[in-house]
Amino acid sequence: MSAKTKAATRPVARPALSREVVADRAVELADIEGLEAVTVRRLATELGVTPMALYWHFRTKEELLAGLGDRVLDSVRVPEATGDWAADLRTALVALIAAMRPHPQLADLVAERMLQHPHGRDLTEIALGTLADAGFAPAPASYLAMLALRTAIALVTGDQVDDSGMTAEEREEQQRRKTAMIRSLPPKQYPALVAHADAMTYCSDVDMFFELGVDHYIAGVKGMAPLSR
Amino acid sequence: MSAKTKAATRPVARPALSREVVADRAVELADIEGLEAVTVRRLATELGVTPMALYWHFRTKEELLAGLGDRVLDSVRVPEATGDWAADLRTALVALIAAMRPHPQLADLVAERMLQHPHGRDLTEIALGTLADAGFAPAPASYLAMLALRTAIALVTGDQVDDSGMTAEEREEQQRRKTAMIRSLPPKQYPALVAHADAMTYCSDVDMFFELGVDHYIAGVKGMAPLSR
DNA sequence: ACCTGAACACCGTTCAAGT
DNA sequence: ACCTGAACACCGTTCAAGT
Repeated sequence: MSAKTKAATRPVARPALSREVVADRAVELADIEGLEAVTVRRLATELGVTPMALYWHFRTKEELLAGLGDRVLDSVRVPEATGDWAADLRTALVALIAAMRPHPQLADLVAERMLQHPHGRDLTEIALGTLADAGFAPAPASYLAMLALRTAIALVTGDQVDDSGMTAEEREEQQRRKTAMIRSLPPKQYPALVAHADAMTYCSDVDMFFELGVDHYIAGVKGMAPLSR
Repeated sequence: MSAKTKAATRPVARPALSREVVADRAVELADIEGLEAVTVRRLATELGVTPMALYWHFRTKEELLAGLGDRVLDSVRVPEATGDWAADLRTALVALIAAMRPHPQLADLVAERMLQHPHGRDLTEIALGTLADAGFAPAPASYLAMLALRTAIALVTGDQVDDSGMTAEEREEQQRRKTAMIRSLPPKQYPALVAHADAMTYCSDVDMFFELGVDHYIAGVKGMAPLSR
């Protein structure tokens, strides 16, 4: 509209490509339309650039996806230690979940970057340290640390298997079909399932769901801890 | 070789396509080369047939993948109930893990077919029933049942993020690099992590790993159960 | 009923070339 | 240093046609 055709180096249209700019746009795309929408070509047009331009900043698509996982880990706020192993283990798990929660589509990518990223290493250090404090030997401690990671993924992934790129009506419609399907089962054969038709479909309180997941994890660790008494 | 050019309806070469034959070949392919090797075109050549031939038996690739999940659930041996809720919950989880274990690549597909498949419904019924017996309200019972499913996935998936289509040497090489990377971290900053370098990389006893996962899940449920005293 | 053939709109990626 | 253009070998899928 204005007369400035040769304004500042970069107008608003294209904000100078970089690893971060590309990764952020990809995260946005994944959040809105799902991870399968994140293709090299789609991302390029989204950024107003040729597909090959992205290959200057990332060697392969795999490296790009790793960048998405890193972007989530960047947002982790690593908690301070208090000395109470159970409490510290819990807050570490909560911190991971908090970071992953806005980006459920990227959960699996985060898992793969855990030991490559400073924040991921910090959380792992806390997990292994607290588990060692609880009396676990190296092998079970490692297993339980990995299980914490998978628990976080399970929780943020939720049961909404893939509601990405789905309107509110479509999701409702899908939920209605699910309850209807469960309710139509023979009650003699599936009494509990039929009775839980609503609970299995609608997550009434998401925060409670997350808390329950964390509680369960910690309770399980406490129940197995050699030094829990 | 023999003179029979018009022998039986189908020689050995092509064993008459069907949903099951296609699905089984796809499962085989996924086990050996990974799920990403399962493409319509690759599967078709594998079966000595045109890509479009598969579309007679499956409407879309999505339906084909669902078929793979079903194939795994077919192999589930649904356990009998004993009346002891904790024991029954455990054997149900163990049964699911046993079926998924030979096909780690298909774990996520199994999750999506859980309520569509008779065996999946049976296991879910057991989980919800035992959790209700333990005193859990519908919402937490549903959450914990879902968590059991995700626990099974976490365990069979393991830490071998993707060792599909990988020779033994390649895997060893990768593991060596992983321990080396962890050990090269500053021990002041990551004492526990460095100390667990081996345990985090090599899974010395896979069975113990699975047992620990199941133990943890059950311990967590017991720790939270309203009726557990 | 079951499968083929040609075509379409997509992928990730290489390689040589532009500025 | 950063990006374009053309090309290659792959995808899933539609649609009309063969037997």
